[in-house]
Amino acid sequence: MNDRANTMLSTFPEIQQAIRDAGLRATPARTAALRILRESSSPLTHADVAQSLSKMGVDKATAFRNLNDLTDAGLLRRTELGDHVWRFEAIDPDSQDETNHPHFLCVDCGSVTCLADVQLTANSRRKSDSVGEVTEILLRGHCNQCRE
Amino acid sequence: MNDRANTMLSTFPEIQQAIRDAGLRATPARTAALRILRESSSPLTHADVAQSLSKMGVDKATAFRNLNDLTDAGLLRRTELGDHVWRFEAIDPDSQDETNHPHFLCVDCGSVTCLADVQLTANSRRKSDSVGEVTEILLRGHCNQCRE
DNA sequence: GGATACTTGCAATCGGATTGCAATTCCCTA
DNA sequence: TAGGGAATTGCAATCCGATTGCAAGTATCC
Repeated sequence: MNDRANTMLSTFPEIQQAIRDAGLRATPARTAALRILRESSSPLTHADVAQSLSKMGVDKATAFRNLNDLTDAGLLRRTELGDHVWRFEAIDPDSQDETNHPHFLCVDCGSVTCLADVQLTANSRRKSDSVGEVTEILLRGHCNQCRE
Repeated sequence: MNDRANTMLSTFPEIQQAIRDAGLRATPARTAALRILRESSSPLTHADVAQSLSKMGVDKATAFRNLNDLTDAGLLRRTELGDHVWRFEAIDPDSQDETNHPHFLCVDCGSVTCLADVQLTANSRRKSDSVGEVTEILLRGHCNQCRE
């Protein structure tokens, strides 16, 4: 399903250091947000993260600000997978040059799957290159769970 | 750029009939909305259509309702291309069985291009099929105009 | 340890989308 | 082709996720 989970498991000090290296203060709310996303096997919504953080008393506005800050700092990636909701996922610090991997969004249940080895045919790549530089591929459809 | 524009050019009576056939009343606002989208070479946003219609005195709420009604009736397709905005495009009545074609969204300028002949490699298709049934492909990146 | 700039919490605000309701319009039928 | 009933519209109010201002709180650097 996902081959990136667990590759980013980091200790608390490592997470704090990553945040400091990115030029931000390692506050509890930020550290927790980044940890949640590094431990998740798929992108989480704004609301998902805010709800987790609210359990430890973090305000929704703070959660939103931190997600945006961490994104601007290059620690997270923010994407919109077609259901009008922002999702965030941690960027693997061990493979900075890794290009964005494709995602699959189930339009029925909203679940998201990260895909590693999906690419276009050479011919398709040529066609799309004539339009512009493709940086992201998104597939949508019905996941196996939702196909009864 | 786009090979679907102009293939759907319809006369006013044809558009009205299409709306009636779909089980809706052919009001001026609906007829105009469908005509605008059938004449457009790329998907238009909620706001685009609402603005066009407002010039003829149609309320924004009516425009939104009609876009949703026409979508539910199967005359339009509603997609979210990653910039948090709904877009609508007319479904070609002459090729009902045509699967959704891929889109390219420029993340810089927001322009959308319809792509006809883009597909995944056989291997990629196999991988994505193991996750679910893919019904839509979306590419994002920087269009040629925006690459300086 | 203390100063300072960054963060947070809270409440207010924002803007796109949606909804309730009365007035209007479309369409079917007689 | 006129009339009735249901669908549709306009307007204003509302909803809801996201954002912002500001004072209080806190992480970091010295």
